This record gives sequence, structure tokens and C-alpha cells, in this order.
Amino acid sequence: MFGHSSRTRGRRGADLATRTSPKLSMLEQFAKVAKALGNPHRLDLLELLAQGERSVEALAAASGLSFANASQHLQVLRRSGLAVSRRNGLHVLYSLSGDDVLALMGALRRTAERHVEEIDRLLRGYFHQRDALEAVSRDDLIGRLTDGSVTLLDVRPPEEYAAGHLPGAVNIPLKDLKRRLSELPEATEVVAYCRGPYCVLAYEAVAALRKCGRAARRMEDGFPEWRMAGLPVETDDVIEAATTVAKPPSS
Amino acid sequence: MFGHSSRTRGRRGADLATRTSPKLSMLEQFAKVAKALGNPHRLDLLELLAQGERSVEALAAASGLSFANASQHLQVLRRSGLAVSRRNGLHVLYSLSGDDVLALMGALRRTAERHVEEIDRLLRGYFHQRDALEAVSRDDLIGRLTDGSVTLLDVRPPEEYAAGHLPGAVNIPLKDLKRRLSELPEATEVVAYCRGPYCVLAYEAVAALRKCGRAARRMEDGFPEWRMAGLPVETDDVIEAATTVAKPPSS
DNA sequence: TCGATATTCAAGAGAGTTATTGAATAGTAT
DNA sequence: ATACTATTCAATAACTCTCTTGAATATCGA
Repeated sequence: MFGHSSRTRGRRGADLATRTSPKLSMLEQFAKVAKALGNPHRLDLLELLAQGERSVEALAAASGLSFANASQHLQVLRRSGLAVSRRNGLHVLYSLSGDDVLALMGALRRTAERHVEEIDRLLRGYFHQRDALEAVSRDDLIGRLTDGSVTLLDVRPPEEYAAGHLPGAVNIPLKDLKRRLSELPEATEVVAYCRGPYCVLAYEAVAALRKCGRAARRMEDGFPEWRMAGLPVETDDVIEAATTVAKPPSS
Repeated sequence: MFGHSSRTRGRRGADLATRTSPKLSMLEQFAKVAKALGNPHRLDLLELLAQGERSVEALAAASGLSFANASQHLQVLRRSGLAVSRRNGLHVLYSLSGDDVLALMGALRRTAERHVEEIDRLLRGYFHQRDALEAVSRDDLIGRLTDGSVTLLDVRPPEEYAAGHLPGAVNIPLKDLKRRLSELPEATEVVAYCRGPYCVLAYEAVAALRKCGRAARRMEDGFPEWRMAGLPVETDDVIEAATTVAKPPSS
């Protein structure tokens, strides 16, 4: 078929595909999206974008990438259709292009979890007390919230909390946790959540709380998964990066 | 593998690298899986693998790749956990590592469909009569099958048909369709299916049938989606290492 | 207009990916 | 064993990706 005719040196990639088969052209488009996902920094940026719309500057700082580098990665995400951007004054604000991107990231995570054995090693190595840090599922949490037997703790940075958080959650960023421990009632168990299933913030918050003698567990998912499940979300007026966040009044 | 992270942290502060290090390691694993998806030939191979277990030789022939090249791509898929292989005599048989891989491919396709505008262009360009080739959904098809008002046509190659097909489907590969047209009853509508939503075989079969004055439509999905939905599947028992040379059944 | 700021662009070094070729390995049959 | 086959490995050349640097562009406020 097509491969044998192209055996004559050179001419690969888009040319080959467009010349030979409509299907390969389609697959090339799919591959472009997959390629955009195929870099850890871009996956990190996508998780940050899943918390809400943010400027290049904020994303570069949060991901630890240089400014130009973050910009280039974000452009890859935009060109692949995974993210979109809009200009707001001096800032360019990036966000995910839709909830299907979250679904795709979830599918990627599940497959990687199930098939890449090194992930198990990493989980045991880095998230060392993982067995002790048993997660609370979304459904469990909903039940526990209605009967008031838990305090819900959001350990993300304030700007991410402001862009959207679980109803009734208290926001104490990880680094302030020890100092502000008194803000959490001692009687009830604390359930902490952060950006997503493999965000370390919640793990470390739970570890820190237990060290202080508190009962604490981590929620299985992060904020984006909660929002995507159609569950209620609370929003504060945006602090940084003045954007027009159209939202229906709640609470 | 982890070479770059320790070298470049001079200016942005070491805490970022340290804080996100376990997470970046996780993301690196996820990225490895995404990278494996990020090549059109490998996506093509994955779709072939979704039809059933097959030898490197058969996969190379079906995808049009050279032998060594197909082998290398398949090894990438195996290393990323998307595919598994087992030895059977002279042949090494590859297959998908699980149904979650199909789910991942589906999520990738949906995101690409929704966000990559070039795909629309391709659909209009190559699958030119697309509006006329309106698809039958799985549920519709199930209804139509039970009341006997359709003939179900599998246009994939015989070895893929043998590895699994929809109950009651007639197998006529695309290239034999004109010659074997008489095997299809004239009275009932024909519904054709093939490897998946963007496999061209069914599109072309429907176009060919209509040219001959038959009523024909294409099923929305292919065989793998049908099987993954838990719907009944028929298998011809004889295949194991199906290659171009038909071996007589020995067991 | 100007200067200040946020982002993008351009160019280049270094690492990684791809397809090809030919050689090496692992199984099977004689 | 020996010949044979299917697959993998190794080496190579062309190409792509990533990150850095410094310059260019766009927007805002004075």
C-alpha cells in the first residue's frame, strides 16, 4: 500500500500522510493532540489551567518554567486545541478549551496508572504514607458534608481558590497551614483537596495535620473533577488578573 | 531521563523543582503514554490491534510499514503499556493491554474532533459525500436487526472478521464488494461497519453500494466500540496467528 | 508622543524521534 | 546440528522538540 511506495528516502510526516490516505491525515490530527499531551510540563500547565483562567506570567511562576518557555508550551497547547487564550489588557489569559480536555486527561491518567508499573514505584516512594492517607471519595464526602461531620480544606493558592472552590471549603495554602492551624476546628475530621488526583498539596497537608494530632484525610479528586461532575461550585471575585468572570450569584 | 531538571534551576528557585518533583515524575509517566499515542502510524497500529491479536508481520502488512519499523513502533506501544505481546511459535502476537486503551483513544478522538478545526476540513474534503453517508447509531442498529429489516455487512479483511465480528454480519472485504454484490439481498438496506469511526472502509463500501443502486448506510462505530460496549460478539475459532498464508487448522 | 510591562518571535545548541539498512537472535522443521 | 523464518537489535541520517537568549510587538498610562 502506501509504505512501500515511500521507501525511497526522505519525505515523511505530513506529506506522506496527506498524499496517501485520508485516514492517516485524520490520525495525524489526533496525533497532534496526543503530542501536545506528551510533555510533563504541558501536563502540569494543563492541570493549572484546569483550576481556572490564568495569565502566562502566573502560569510560568506556578509551573517553575521560564517565561518564554511557558509561553511556547502554552502556544503548543493552543495550537493543538487543548487550550484557548484571550487578551485582557496587558495580559493574555489561557484556559482549557472545554471539559472534554479534562476527560481526556482523566483517561490518560487511568491508562497510565493501570499499565505503567513504574507509577506504583513512584507512589510508594514519594507518597510514602500512602496507605495511611486513604482518600475520601466524592460521594462519601457529599454525605459527610451534609451531616456536618467534616471540615473541608482547600490547600491551593488563594488565586486558584478564588477562581472556584467546593462550597464551604476553608482556604489555607499549604505553607500557611501550621501557622493557621487554629482556624480549623479540633473536633471534626478535616478533608483536604487540591488540584487533582496527583497534586501533592493535599497529601502533604494531610501528613502535616496528622503530625499535629488532627484527624485528616484527602479527597480522592481535585477541584476540576468536582466541577466536571456537575457538582456545585463557589466562586469569589477574582483577585489577581482582573477578568470579567460572569457567574450566577450563589450561596 | 531526568537529566534536565537539576541543571536549569538556578534562577527560578530550587523550591519549585523540589516541591513538584514527585509530581513531575508522575507527569513524566503520563507523558510517556501520551507520547506513544503521538504518532499517526502508532494510532493506526492501535486501531488494528483493537480488532484483535495479530503478528508483527500481519500488522506491518496491514499498516504499510516496513517490518523493522512496525516492530519498533510496536515496542514503543509495549513499553508505554498500551500494548502487550506474547510469543506463539515463530510469531510474536501483539494486542491491546486493556479496554481502557480504547477509552483513551475515544477520548482523544472526541477532543481532536471538537477542537481541531482542520479535521472538519478533512472530513469535508476526503469523505466528500459525508452528509449523504449518514450513520446508523448502535442503538438504532440493534432495533433494526431484531426486526430483520437490515443486512449487516463487515467490510474488514477476513482475518479481522474471524477474530471477532457483530452477530449475523456478512463479511465481504471492500475490494471484493463489486464482484460479490449478489451475496447481499436486494430488498433490505445494508448497514456497513469496519474498524472504527474513522476507518474509511465503511464509507467507501456505502459509496460503492449506492452506486450500484443499493440502499446502504454506515454504522457509526466500528467493531471495537461495539465489543467494548459489552454487546454480543461472534468469533470464528480458527485464527490464532493469522497471516497471508492460510494454515490448515491442526488442533 | 514616550516609557513600562506582558507576551511573542527568532535563532541556535543539544537531545530525542523516525525510517532505513543490514546483522543478530530465537524459535521451528528437517 | 543445519537451514529457515519471524522478530529484534544496532547504526545511521534526517528531522523534530526543548530550552535559552535577546530582540520585537502589543497594550496601557502619563
